Order: sequence, then C-alpha cells, then structure tokens
Amino acid sequence: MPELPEVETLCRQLKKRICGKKILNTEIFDSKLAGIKNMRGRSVVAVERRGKTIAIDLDDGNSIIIHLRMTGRLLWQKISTMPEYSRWKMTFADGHIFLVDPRRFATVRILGEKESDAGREIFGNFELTRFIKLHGDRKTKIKTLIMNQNVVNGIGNIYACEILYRAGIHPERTSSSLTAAQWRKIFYQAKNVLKKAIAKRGTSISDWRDLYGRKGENQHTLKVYGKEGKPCSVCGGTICRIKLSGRGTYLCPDCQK
DNA sequence: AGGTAGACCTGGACGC
DNA sequence: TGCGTCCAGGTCTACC
Repeated sequence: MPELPEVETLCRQLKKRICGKKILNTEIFDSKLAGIKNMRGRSVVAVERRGKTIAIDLDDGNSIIIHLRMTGRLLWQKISTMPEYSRWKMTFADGHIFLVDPRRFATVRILGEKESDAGREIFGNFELTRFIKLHGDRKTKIKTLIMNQNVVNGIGNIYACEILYRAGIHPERTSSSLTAAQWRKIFYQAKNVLKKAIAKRGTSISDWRDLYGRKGENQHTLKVYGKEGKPCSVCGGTICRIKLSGRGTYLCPDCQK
C-alpha cells in the first residue's frame, strides 16, 4: 500500500500526535509479531520517515521501525476498542495507536542504530550526477530500477507508473538507453509527483487511510495507474496495462517512448 | 547481472 | 448462494 507520500503523511501526523509523549504500554495481537519488546515507559523524541519506513525514536536511543508493506495502516483512537485486523498497539495517556493489517505483511522492529540513507532519499542529499554514474549503464528496465529501494527510496508501483507517464518514458526502457535529458525529466517528475501526492495526503485506491482513518485525495489526480482502456489525457490514445517484473504496469504507448 | 516465479497472507471483485 | 480465479500499495529468496 503505502509508498513515500503515504508514509510521509503518517509521519507528519504522528510527529504532532506523539512527540514528547510517554508510551504507557505496547501490546501484540498477532503471533507473527511475537518478540517485539514492550516499550512501556519510554518517551518519543522524534518521528522520521526513511524511505517507506517509519522510525519512532525513543529516549533510550532505540527506535521503533515500522514497515507497512501492502495493507498496513496506523490508526489513532481515543478509545481502546480494537479495530478489525489489529496486530499491535501503543498506548499513550490520551489514546492508542493501532497497527491494522489484514494481510499481516507489516513488520515492527526495535533498532538501536540508525541506518544511513546513503544518498538514496529523493528529498534528501540525492544527486542526479552521482545516480547516473552508479546506475546509468545498467541493463535493468527503468521502472524496475526506480522501484528498487536499494537504488532510490520511496517509489512504489503507483508512483513509478505516474512518474514515467509524465516523463514520457516507456517503463521497459533500459537505464543504459536513457539520455541525460531523459534522466533529468524522470527525477524532475519523481519529485513533482511525490510532492503533489504528499500535499493530497496520499493515494487511497482501496485500503490506504491516514492516522485518523481519512482517505487521501491523490487518487483523483492519477493519469495512468488503474486506467486501462481509458483515454490518455495528452494524446487521447488508449492507456494499456502490461506486466513488468510481475507487477501490473500502466502506460500510454503513444506518449511513452 | 537481470529476469522471474513463488512465498509471505487475506479480502474483494468478477465470472459462471 | 457458492465456488473458482485473479488481483492487490512490498520485499525477499531461489533459481534460470
């Protein structure tokens, strides 16, 4: 489910909600998550997004690292009534944060050390020239490359489709076939598309909800994702769906070369 | 090195 | 109604 804009939305809301607050208790409801230490008594000193992961930094130097994978959600509630599919919760003096996740893929870890982002954060110390030096000669298809979290952080299937559509690049082009101008277009659009999605509080195709259970608004601005058979907003041609590395991929074959 | 299928899980949509 | 099939925002591993 959540890609960078959705995780960023949650992190901003969490920051306001729990920074400086003490965790009164944590509870596990899913045996797959057995082993998460109880963080009772620790205070939250910071909340940050690292790629698609949420890091909740605590006053003892540890961090709670949450990855929502496909259907994970964090939900704030004043009351302790468990929402359906609850897997874990943190309790604060004024309410609870539930990890809700029907498919049970989401992970929670406690880590003592911060991992470096190694220049992979698109809104961090990302440099295009360095990127091209590292990945510009590869034979990987461009969509697969920008979705690889070891290469750039935060881009998933929906936004990869939208970025490449706006950049006019076919998702099956290889890295090594792209010109410098095309690389610039891709990363200009990556920032552009992600920034706009953050402003709309994410894309709610089906499951995604923010910390307060509200849908995002970015689904209304999608141009290709999920639009198979619909007309292209630029040329009027037909949006098609192909499979690329096992993932449904949407594009306009006339605009994307 | 890169592609791909399968695994991890469950629910929803759709066809018959 | 019920069953079967396919699909899903992510990532990891095994194998060609």
